[in-house]
Amino acid sequence: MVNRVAGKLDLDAIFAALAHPIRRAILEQLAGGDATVGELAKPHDVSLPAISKHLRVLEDAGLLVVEPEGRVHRCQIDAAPLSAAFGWLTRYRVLWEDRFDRLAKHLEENR
Amino acid sequence: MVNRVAGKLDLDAIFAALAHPIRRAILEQLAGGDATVGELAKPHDVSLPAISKHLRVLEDAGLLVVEPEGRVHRCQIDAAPLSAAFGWLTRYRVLWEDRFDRLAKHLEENR
DNA sequence: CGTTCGTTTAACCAAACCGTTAAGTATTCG
DNA sequence: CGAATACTTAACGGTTTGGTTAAACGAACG
Repeated sequence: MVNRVAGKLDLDAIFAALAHPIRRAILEQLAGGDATVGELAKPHDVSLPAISKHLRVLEDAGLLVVEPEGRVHRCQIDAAPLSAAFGWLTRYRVLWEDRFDRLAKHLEENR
Repeated sequence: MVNRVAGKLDLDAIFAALAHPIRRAILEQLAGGDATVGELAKPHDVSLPAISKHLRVLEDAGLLVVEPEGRVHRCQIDAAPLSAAFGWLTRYRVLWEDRFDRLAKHLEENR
């Protein structure tokens, strides 16, 4: 039900979109509320066209929705596709929690 | 301490490593137990050098540990870096879960 | 109207990605 | 020893990524 909206469920595009620090920062900013392209560009030391391309990547991954309002383009996060990435990672959670368990046991035994 | 080998936990490298289906399949196979390079290559219709490169990407992301045993290279998953990706995604979980899910979880945790 | 503002598109470039084939390096076996 | 096995490295090529500057576009403003 959660993923019904997401549509494609393309893990390649989602993980690739998350692999760039500027794009992750954009998502973090959008998590705090909608923003215009200019507002999203301000924190970063790259040109506006560069930001425009990053936004396109996020949009293609389904993580971003853009609606023009006059001459401003208002950007909104769509976190739904992230649930697919989250779900994929969840299957490995036991593998790294096992490390924590062993660490906890080790600390327990040696305190 | 979890990332003792990687030194720096690099979300860029981790997400980029997960952005290719062959590399995700390799991790899935390794989740079922250690394997040699040849065993990891078998399911995929690409050359052995291609697999070798994918393994290098996973190794650089800290997700793979390789130890030579004679002429075979035994590969082992290290899922610890995945916890960083998981942690990043977790901050967005509330955005894709609807309010009923959140309510249910809240009730579950507090009963 | 012309100009400014917000943003995208076009054209270009260097670097990285992803695959290939051919050659090289160890290790094991007959 | 020599040959086979298990890989890696080298060299190449097409495509993608991530950035730039310059130009174009539509909306708002004087």
